[in-house]
Amino acid sequence: MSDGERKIPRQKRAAETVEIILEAAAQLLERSGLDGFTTNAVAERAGISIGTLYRYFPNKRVLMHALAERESDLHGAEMQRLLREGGAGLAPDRALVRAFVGAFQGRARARRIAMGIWFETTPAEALASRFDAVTQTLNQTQGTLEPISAFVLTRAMHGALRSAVLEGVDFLHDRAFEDELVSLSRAYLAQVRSRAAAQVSP
Amino acid sequence: MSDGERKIPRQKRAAETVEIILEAAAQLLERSGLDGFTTNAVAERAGISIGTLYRYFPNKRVLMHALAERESDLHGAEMQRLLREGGAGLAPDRALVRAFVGAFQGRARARRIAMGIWFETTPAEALASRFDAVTQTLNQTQGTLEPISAFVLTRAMHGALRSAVLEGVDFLHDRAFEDELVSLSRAYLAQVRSRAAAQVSP
Amino acid sequence: MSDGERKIPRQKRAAETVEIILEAAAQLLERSGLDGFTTNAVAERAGISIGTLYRYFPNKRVLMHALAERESDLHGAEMQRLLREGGAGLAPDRALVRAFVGAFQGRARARRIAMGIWFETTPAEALASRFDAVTQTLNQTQGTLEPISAFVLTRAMHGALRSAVLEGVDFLHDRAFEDELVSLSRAYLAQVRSRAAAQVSP
Amino acid sequence: MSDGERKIPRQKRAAETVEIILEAAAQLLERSGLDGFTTNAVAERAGISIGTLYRYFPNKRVLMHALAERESDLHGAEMQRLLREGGAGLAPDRALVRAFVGAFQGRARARRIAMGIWFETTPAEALASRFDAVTQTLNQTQGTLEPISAFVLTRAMHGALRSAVLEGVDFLHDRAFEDELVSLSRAYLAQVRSRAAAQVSP
DNA sequence: GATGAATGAGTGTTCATTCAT
DNA sequence: GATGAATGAACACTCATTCAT
Repeated sequence: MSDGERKIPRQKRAAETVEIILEAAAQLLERSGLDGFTTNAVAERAGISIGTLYRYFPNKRVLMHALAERESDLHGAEMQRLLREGGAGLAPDRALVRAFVGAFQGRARARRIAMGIWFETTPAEALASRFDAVTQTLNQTQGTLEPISAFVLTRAMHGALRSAVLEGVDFLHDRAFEDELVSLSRAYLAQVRSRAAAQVSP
Repeated sequence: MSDGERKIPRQKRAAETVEIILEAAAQLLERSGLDGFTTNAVAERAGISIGTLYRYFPNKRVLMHALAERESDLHGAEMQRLLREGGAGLAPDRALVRAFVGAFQGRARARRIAMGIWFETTPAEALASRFDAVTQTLNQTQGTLEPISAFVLTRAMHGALRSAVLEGVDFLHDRAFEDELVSLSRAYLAQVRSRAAAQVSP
Repeated sequence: MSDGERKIPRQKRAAETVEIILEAAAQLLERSGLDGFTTNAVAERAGISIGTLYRYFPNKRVLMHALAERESDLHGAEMQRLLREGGAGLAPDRALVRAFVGAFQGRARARRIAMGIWFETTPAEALASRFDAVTQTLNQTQGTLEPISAFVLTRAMHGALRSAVLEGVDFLHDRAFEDELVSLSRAYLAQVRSRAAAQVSP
Repeated sequence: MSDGERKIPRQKRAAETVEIILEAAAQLLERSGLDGFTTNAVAERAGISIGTLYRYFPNKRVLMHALAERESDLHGAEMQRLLREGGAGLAPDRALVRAFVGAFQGRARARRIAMGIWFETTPAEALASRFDAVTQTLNQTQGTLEPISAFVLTRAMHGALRSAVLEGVDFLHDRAFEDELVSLSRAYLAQVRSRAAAQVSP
């Protein structure tokens, strides 16, 4: 009756279970869409009982939010890694573009739906925080930017990439596309830096 | 008093009913979110019977799609109008920015959710067509752009604006924000035009 | 404005409309089964408005009953005709068999379903009256039979034929089958007539 | 106290639940007709939740079919029992008649409606198989019959009894009626056996 | 007398959630 | 701590029926 060795990995076990559930949920979303995405189906695919699922997620909404967080495009952690790893030997702006592209890869359908859930689930104020890591990197490498400028740059690039993914363009991984995004970034930053450029026509 | 004129009012009536239903749906989405968005609730708010709703929309999915289309950010027609009206006396790029801003006004929550539905509902290929009008205007005013350049510019600006709306930033209607977007557009276009700018660091 | 000639065929017109409706209903039953059998669908197929249908049948139940009556296997009138026409030059019992077979032809599915409706719709006592014409003919040709004997003979033959139709046997129109039924009838009648045959083992 | 014995009660439990549901369905059919026969009503009368009902029957159609099977006149098992038990000390043909009569007892309305459902639900080919047990018994006791003869005899007797039940005749359980049916059977079999009887008039 | 748009009660069915084992 | 049978509120959708035109 000694279950001594069962007690140690308690937390690790729990984390693994959560991971299994979320992975099952993501797969289900990818394959069957939002219609097949029921708590019972998730539990079954995860190979656990529905009761166990409810031990880890108090209700479906929480599960969906966790999934959206995970599948949504820019996790702080993942993004940080990409910025760090990608930066080795690359110009900072190109590293940024690559990081963005990397953040958008794989599981398109699940991502698309997760994005929808995310919009429904996440309060407006929280949406901004997803760009914090990028803005920090920008500020460190490009000199401190006006908040509005940082906002425009990050969201513009994010938007171009997001659209490329969601519209399923074929040039997503082309060098030409990457170049174009780097161009956008550089042109804008150059403009911003020379504040003389602030005279815009009516 | 011949009934020749009966058919026209009849169609007008139908169009009005559709409009009433969609308006009710949008209001419901805005106030109660996706949870309160049931066909019965929509009918009730629209002041019609559920049966009548089903005369105009064969199932909920179609209703949702129509709503997403309507509430989604860029209707061809609405956008055209903004481009035309906004263009009077403005530089084309600024007119474009204003058109985008205009397209994003009001009913933030409904819009947010509708966008989610849109992503789930709309095939990837169809997403691109929403930018056709804008791309046309760009090509007419800026000289013909490479497809990738046009793509990057339209989606970048769209992305910046979309984020501004969804994140609920307070500078959405500030002149400074508009200027920043115009800057982005001009800087990028200038860069694109001088194809010497194609040398980008590794 | 003289609709003088419209008034004359009033009743004939009505009867025709009823006929058109019932025919449409039967066709619908045959092709789409009970699921597709809605009052609106019947009206559409009949080429009249739903309102008009309700002028002739106060509700669906009545329509169904009328249809069941019509499509059910043994109309008095139709049966009479078959007995009369079929009888020319045939032995009475064979004429009877042929009349039964004739009564079972065509529109199997509609008939099958109509039979179901009939059972639900018709009070038990009324079921018997469908055999009155046959029993009369039997009594006229075979000498008066005991009520129970007449009952057994008519229902037995009816049952054998009904099953042949409903089970879709391939020998339905074979001479061998007809002979077998005639045999049944003759053997039984012979037995009945010689009331000595009434000694049956325990 | 090992849980080895848990699985058997579980299956027994399930079988009991199915039985409870079908019984409730039959009662409902008997009392309220097809109109009152809704899945929710069945569940309520069965004393279970609607969700549980759907655990055992995936949709209403399946439930109806199962009920029709059960309430329909000749279950293989029930019939077999009647043939075996009834046979003790009785002539085979009389045992057969008694078996038929027994198979038709009780719950007339439910039976009538179930029969309708059966006709709509059951493919023609499947209808025949219900007579297999009877045909076997016939072949064992009467010498092998021609298929058509076996068909005619079984369906004729079945038809006479079915009508007696559905028409609610008062002589259903009279000895005279039973005798008449036995007469029918004997007369026909005698005729069949003496193949000389094959000469039938035109 | 015909029309058919509108009605809304009612139906089958799903699925998030609970809790006894 | 896991299980999964049971629950039942809630939903999408149908269709018999009405009645203003």
